[in-house]
Amino acid sequence: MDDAHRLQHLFQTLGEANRLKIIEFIGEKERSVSEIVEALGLSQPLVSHHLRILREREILQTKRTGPFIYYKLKNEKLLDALGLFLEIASSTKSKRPCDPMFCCPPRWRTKLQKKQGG
Amino acid sequence: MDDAHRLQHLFQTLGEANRLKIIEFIGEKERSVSEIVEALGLSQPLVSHHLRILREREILQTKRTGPFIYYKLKNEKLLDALGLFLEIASSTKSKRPCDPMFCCPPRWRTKLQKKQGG
DNA sequence: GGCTTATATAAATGATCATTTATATTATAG
DNA sequence: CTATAATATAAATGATCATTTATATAAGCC
Repeated sequence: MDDAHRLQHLFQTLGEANRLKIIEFIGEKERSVSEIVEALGLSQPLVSHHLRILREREILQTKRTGPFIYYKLKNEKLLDALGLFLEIASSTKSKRPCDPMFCCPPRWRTKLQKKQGG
Repeated sequence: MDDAHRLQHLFQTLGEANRLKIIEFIGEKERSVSEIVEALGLSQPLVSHHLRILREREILQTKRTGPFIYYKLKNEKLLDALGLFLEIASSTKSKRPCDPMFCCPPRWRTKLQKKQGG
């Protein structure tokens, strides 16, 4: 697999809003499936589906504790890289160089989307 | 559009090997459509299709010179950001921390894929 | 005007994939 | 072993999208 296909694969994995929200939520600290389900308001099978993809692509890794399965980031650098792309994404497609409310505090951002629950 | 969807949009745009190759080729210097067609060995309508997407997403911008239309990068930072992700993509899914042959010389890489023509 | 080159658009097609609904697995408690 | 909670898997469905084939626009030249 050449560079272009490696990048394609990674970007396809990241090119899904729910997966990005999962990554952001897990970025803070490791989380169980049910925590993610509740935090994002998605169905449990859907979350499991995305978690499987993120695990298979080696973005996340798992740890079992009793009946719970905890997911955490495998590569911390990912958060910084996402922050960098958020800058680019914010300058692109809108004129602002970088949304002051969202652009890259310490680690990417503390919350990807504030107003999802309502 | 919240952050997650902004990133989703950008990553979907970048999640296509041919578009990545186009970006990399154009990254060196601005190129006409026919130059891209020849360099990548793709059909002209296919290249135009991808160029349109990259233009609409404001990754590329155009300049007409006679019958030729030249495409160039709109944001130079993109190349550096791609280089960063190539590191992550290379550590993920294979054990190497970073492929010595491919990983981030001056600007991302001079050639995304070496051996595409044969 | 017609002819050629460069690029763009449109319709058709097949593949990929996110989501839902339903069911299976795994672990703990009694 | 039965019941319940946590998580995973499978089948079905609809939408999105890359690619091809065919055609249209636009510029330069005679």
